[in-house]
Amino acid sequence: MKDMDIAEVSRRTGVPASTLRYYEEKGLIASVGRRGLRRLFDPAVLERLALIALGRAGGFALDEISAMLTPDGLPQMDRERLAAKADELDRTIQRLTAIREALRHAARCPAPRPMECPTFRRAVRLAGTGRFEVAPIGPFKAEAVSVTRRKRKTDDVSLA
Amino acid sequence: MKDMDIAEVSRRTGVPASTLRYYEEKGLIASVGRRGLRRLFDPAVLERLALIALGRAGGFALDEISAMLTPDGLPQMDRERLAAKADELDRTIQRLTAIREALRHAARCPAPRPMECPTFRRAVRLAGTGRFEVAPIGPFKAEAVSVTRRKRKTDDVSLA
DNA sequence: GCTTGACCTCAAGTCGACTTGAACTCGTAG
DNA sequence: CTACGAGTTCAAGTCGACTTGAGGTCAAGC
Repeated sequence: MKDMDIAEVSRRTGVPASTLRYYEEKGLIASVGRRGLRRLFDPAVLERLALIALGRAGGFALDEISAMLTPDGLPQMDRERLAAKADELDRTIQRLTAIREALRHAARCPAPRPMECPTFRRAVRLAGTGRFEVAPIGPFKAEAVSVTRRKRKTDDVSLA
Repeated sequence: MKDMDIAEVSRRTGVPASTLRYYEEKGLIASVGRRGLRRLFDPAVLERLALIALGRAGGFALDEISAMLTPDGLPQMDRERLAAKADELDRTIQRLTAIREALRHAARCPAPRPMECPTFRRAVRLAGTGRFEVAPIGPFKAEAVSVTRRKRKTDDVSLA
């Protein structure tokens, strides 16, 4: 396969050209040259972008991702660090699992105030926000995994 | 317990005063009055803040959270919507689990390039980023949560 | 040779969730 | 009665990950 221009990379990965330029600027990907002004990319960039997407989906920052990616392969990062990342993710998963249970329970439980329900309280406790302590968790965003649902919202949300 | 001033709420929840004002401005919490200029909060605000923290920890936006919280209790939100949120979280968990596995495997696998390893590829596939399609997942941040160490191994809940 | 249109650069804008800073107001201790 | 310091307001700044817009370039088709 021959080198691709930015439009093709974009088409094949779904990543907008503007994002690809941004990634290049940040050093996450590299173009192999130019034809005139236009960037040329090696097909290998597709794989790299998949890895980047994986990291993003895992909630890692671009800087962290570039720290785990060598110029071409994956883990120049030592195994310890990778394992640490996995553990980090694991804790997140635990937390989210507890919250999911809290939500499910809240959807089902008849208690007038959720905090009066022991099951709910337990879930809250497990959620790791401490008893009533608020753990500074940082900006998550469990955004629509359903990619196609990002249509632009102006009309929706009739919030009470 | 008598009404608290902003400093006490802050102290007892760990939420900075600036954030409390911000939350009030956004309508997530309310003060019950003023003494001079100073806000007074009902102790119930602590519980509400715990719920808000729970939502934040679950990756929900403040707007979403306020949509699920009635002026005082929890779910004015219909059960369907709560269940939908739980499902959303569930998909996130699936994805993160796959990524965790990919990471763990990468830390262990001897393959020179991870994409050559079938196990890794499988994990990537499960991560839901499509084949090589990049799902725009949005800014996560699996930040250090380790506020309170979890002694109880949160055994529960079979995640696939 | 000229137009076209995809691509380029660089600066600025956006979004969410807060934080920070300047200028001001009070209740209270001395 | 005055000073102090905790609280207040409002505007602006920050951070990460991009997007948008204005204005410029260039390979290719007519």
